Amino acid sequence: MDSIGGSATVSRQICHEDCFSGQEANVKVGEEQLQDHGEKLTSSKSEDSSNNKEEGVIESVKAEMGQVREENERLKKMVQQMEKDYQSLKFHFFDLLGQETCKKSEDSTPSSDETEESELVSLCLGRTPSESKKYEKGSNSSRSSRENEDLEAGLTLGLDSKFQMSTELESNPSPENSLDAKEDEAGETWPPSKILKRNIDDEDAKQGDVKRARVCVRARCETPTINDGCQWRKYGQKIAKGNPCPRAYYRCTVIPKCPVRKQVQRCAEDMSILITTYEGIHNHPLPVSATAMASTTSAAASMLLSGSSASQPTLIGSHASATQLNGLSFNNLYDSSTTKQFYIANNPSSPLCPTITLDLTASPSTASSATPPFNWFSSSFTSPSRFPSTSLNFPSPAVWSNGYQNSYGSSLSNLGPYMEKNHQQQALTETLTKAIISDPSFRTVIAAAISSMVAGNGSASASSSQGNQRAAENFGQNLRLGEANNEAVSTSSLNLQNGKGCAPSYISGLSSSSQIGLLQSHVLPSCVLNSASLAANNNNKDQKN
DNA sequence: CGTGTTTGACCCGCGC
DNA sequence: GCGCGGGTCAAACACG
Repeated sequence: MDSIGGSATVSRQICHEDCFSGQEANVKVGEEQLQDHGEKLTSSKSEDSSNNKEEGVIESVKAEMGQVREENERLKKMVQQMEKDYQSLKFHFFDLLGQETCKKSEDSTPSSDETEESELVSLCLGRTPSESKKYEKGSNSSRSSRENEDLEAGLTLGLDSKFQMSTELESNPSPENSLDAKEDEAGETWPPSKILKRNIDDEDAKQGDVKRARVCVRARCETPTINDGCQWRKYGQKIAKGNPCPRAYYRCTVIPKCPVRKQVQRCAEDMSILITTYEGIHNHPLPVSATAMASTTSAAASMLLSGSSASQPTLIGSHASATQLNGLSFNNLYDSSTTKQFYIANNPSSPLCPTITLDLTASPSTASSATPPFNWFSSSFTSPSRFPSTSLNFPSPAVWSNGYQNSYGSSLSNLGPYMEKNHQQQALTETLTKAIISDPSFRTVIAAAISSMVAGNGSASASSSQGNQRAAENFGQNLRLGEANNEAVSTSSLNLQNGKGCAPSYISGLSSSSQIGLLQSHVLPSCVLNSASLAANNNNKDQKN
């Protein structure tokens, strides 16, 4: 009877679609066991037919069996009904999505208030600032309709996360960002406000007067370019003022009209540092190996957005870290014994076009700040600067990029920038984040689970670079390390560079489990972030380097 | 021959 | 208006 009750219990579970078949199986198993039980009872009856008392028991058991059978039938029907409801809801959901898309494409009027926009911005990655601009200015465009669509979807992801600038951000350009200014003067970053208006790709043309954000990745890399998993074609090279090293211009060639471009330049002061700046949203499915950088830059972009919300420092808590760092990916492809830092800064030459710098070159010593977790933003947000230079140190290279790929049903691969992230996932993110923050044991469990997954799958990365397996293993190690010791965040085990080039694609070898993806994209950042520290002051130091 | 790179010319925005 | 600097174009070239 226990088994029957067990199956009934399982049948009552309301879970994912995958559960339904299992539930039905349980129901069937329960019935079989029920029959076996009845046969045994019948045989026992034949053996001892003289015992009337037992007969009574048997009768009662039979009656009970009948009831249980009815219950089983009822539960089976419930399961079937639930399955139908699920399918119906699923279709309805996608139908609504489709309707919403059509509706928004017709109604591109920027009726949404700025508060709403800001809210949406904070939840979405990979947005083009131009679209935000359109909201503000009330211009109509097909892009804005797509933007709305993206907003519905909740998340877009570009290799170089273009994203909307918040109104606040655009209306209050900071002329005071000295750090980025220095970089610009040195020609180390990609300042190009001018490029914005020169981008005449089909998509960009639709975007009109584009003010877009970029993500600049500083990494120690011996190879000419970072192997970010995408396919690039060099279309130009320039000697930038202040930097003897030529600046190379690359264009994504995965599909002919992909608007994504990147600039690659060596740091003038440290030739080992490669500065790669991404711009644009892929309008095609990304190779799995490319999702790493996509996530990284998206996360960086989201960080920039968080920086734009400086007036709301309370955002920068667990919630913000979970939401805005969603999918954050700091890959071990670069210099590894380092911490990862973000510089969130506007470009003085282009106040409306902020650039976030993901600095993967900082020395470990600079990261050993005693700054408590979740305090990274404190100094930067108290800065008078509109776009204060902000750094984030991350103790371990996370491999959450696949989280996008996996947790969202490969929507990244299928939809590219139009990746979907629903509110449930956001809620899940917050919930998990809170749980992680509040419960160290939970962190431990998550860390152990993921590290074991990563380590277990590292060898499967046939399509990735040589360091992938090692990266995965290191990741797992460092996840644990970060869990165990918040300060020992930068270790030699993070070093993936090993002189063989910079390839984040090791992520591609990870498990395709959606659970892993969720953990990678939502949980891991929180895990690591919680053990991370921020040395805001180091930021300036690194920027000057 | 197809694909990718090189490189000088050109365009454009910005500052003076 | 002019010059400067950054970004892009496209012909020439290299390579497999």
